[in-house]
Amino acid sequence: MNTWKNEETTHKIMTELAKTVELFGLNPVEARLFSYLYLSGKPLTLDEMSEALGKSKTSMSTNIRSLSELNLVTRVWKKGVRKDLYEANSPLYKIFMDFYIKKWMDAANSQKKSLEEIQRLIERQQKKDEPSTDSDNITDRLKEIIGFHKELELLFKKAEGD
Amino acid sequence: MNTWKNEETTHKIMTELAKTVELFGLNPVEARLFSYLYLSGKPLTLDEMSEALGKSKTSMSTNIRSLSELNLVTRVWKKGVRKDLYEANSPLYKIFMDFYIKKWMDAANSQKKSLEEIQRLIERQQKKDEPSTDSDNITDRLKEIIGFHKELELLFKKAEGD
DNA sequence: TTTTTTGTACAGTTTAAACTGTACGTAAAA
DNA sequence: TTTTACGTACAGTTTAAACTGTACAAAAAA
Repeated sequence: MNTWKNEETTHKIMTELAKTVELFGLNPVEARLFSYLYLSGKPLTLDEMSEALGKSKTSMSTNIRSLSELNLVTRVWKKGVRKDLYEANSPLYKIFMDFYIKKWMDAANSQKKSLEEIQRLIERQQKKDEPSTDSDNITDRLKEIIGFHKELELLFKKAEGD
Repeated sequence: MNTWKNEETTHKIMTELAKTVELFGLNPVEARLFSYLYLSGKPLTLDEMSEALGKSKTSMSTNIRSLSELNLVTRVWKKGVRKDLYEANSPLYKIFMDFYIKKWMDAANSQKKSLEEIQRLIERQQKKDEPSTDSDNITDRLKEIIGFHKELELLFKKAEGD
């Protein structure tokens, strides 16, 4: 019986994977929770997660919900089991890309819209006032910033198509 | 004189740009500081930044240092000016991609190495013991995780080449 | 030289995030 | 039905991050 050895190994791998997962913007507990779930390779209960990570059941409940909303884990039913079961989605690359690209596209698009709205306001204002050199500087910058957002959208759109 | 109007506009744009900048992993003050610097379009002193963001000079000092280490801003000399001057680097897309890709590549590579080291340890162990079904499960997962890291490296390598 | 100015190290404080235990609503089991 | 088990809302606490004022070293100005 070398279960202790597997636990130790699992823990090591979990720690490394969690570091990468954190780069996607997940907090440390979410990252470790997902990693542990993925390594387990089977659905787990809140109590099992709580035990494994050494955190409260409440913490598991809230963090698993976050993961679920990001489509990184799925709730699963198993006949005869009363407790909620969750398992990690897969494959890793696909699920993280889907979530990450959506996150970026939504954000970049939202900010771009706001910026374009500001741009419209400035244009409308400049028709009334005489154009000032000072605000020209800002409109130039604004154009650049909007262009930046367009480039970001393009980048992620490209990544989206594998 | 419509300086107040420009200040208001600058502030609005700064807020939007900062939201995007935060996605790159910068904290809120770093993000706003960079955005303000970029919009100013000229080198600024710590006092000016402090005044503009309503934060202490100490805070500006530490945050501008972070931005500098990420190659997002540059210290600049101007004859006759005693105070330190910093200006935002450009163009936006390039400087953020450079920094972001490096961050991901370094991290992904580091974690991949650790994981491969764990993989070697397991292999060495399995030669001694008889192979157990239990650890086979883990080695499979481990392989997938390492593959995941390779895919991430590829993705960013591709993004690196514009 | 002495005085003044500037950036930042550090300590202490404030603010926000993370975390947990208790309590309760809901649903299964008895 | 009553009883038991479960997930989570909420309040209070702990922990960590963010922030600032003071003090001081370094360098410019006088």
